[in-house]
Amino acid sequence: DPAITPPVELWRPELAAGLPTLLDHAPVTWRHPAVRARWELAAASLRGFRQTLDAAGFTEVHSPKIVESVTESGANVFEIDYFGRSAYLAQSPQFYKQQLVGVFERVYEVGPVFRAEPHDTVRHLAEYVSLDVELGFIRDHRDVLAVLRTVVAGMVEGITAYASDAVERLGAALPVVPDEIPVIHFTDALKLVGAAEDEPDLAPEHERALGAWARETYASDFVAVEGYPIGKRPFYTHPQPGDERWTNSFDLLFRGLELVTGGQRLHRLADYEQAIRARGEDPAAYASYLQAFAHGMPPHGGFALGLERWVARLVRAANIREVTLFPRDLHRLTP
RNA sequence: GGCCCUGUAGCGCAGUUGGUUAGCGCGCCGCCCUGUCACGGCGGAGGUCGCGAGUUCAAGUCUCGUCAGGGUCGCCA
Repeated sequence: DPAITPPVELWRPELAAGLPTLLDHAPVTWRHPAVRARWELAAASLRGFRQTLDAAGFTEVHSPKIVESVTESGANVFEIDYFGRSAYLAQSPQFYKQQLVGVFERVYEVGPVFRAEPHDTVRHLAEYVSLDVELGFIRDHRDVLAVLRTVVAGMVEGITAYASDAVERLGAALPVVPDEIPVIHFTDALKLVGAAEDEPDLAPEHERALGAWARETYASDFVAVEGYPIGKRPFYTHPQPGDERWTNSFDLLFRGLELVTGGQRLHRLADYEQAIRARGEDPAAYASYLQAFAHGMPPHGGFALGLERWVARLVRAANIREVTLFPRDLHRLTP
């Protein structure tokens, strides 16, 4: 039998279809060259990501996606039935990649993470691909940021090497990664965007303003904000030496959108126990994770980059779902 | 979840101050033409105007409810 007519006119240079149509018919609409090109950028970025880290002595790892407990307190996770008891879909490989630094010293992972957060926005998914990196023997988060800079540059190189055709089809402007990514401290960032001094976090409009500022001041598509308040960061975050109100952590903004979160982690058992108790929790609940620290861990840190956000900003997509093969969100479970 | 906007043929849309058989482009079907390939000509099929109430002589067009989609904020990768 002949194939049935597709719901949209695939052979036209421009696909005239709205987002819901595109998503509802994803198995067919992805065939359009301009749509397909979006994932070709993702695939080429992944190759660049892996090549860069492989060359830098990292070991690729895979951690379990079914986990016993919640990584970060207060997080929204998907609960599943695991042979009759509760388990959760991993919302981050954080604990495992840290433990594996004790084994391999430098590790990375490409895998799905799951967030049951009721964030109905153009930049959130319930399942996305997280590019995770963690490395030992760092001085502080700036060393992590330097690795991140190399990785992002490698991803751009990957696109140039393996997906130049897709770039052309999309007319995408590839970012230039500066030799050194401009860094601004959280407190200075608040002043710069005119936010209140006691704001605990940057609002989306602030991030956009910082992106524009980096563009004008440094001609950079990237800007890192370091020193986020300790209360806004997970318990394993290393405080800023000398002023523990802040942390050795950072966010990397790419064209005004949060693309990466990273930083230095605690590495001493006593610090973990104190940090966990400070949040009103019992260290015993983290026993298996804390084993690694009990037996000694180097100073370490890492970051996590959202693949779909990367591609979304790359092609300036209005909605992250445009660059996700089969997006999962609050309302969508199919196709 | 709060607020804002939208919901008319497969797709993208138009439907004026509510008024007779709801239109357009592309697609689809048939015939013709044809080195055509984002062709051309003629003809044709296809819509309970998201759903349910209400107002009215009369509702796609007004009101309420409901469902769905989009945007934004909270939050985050």
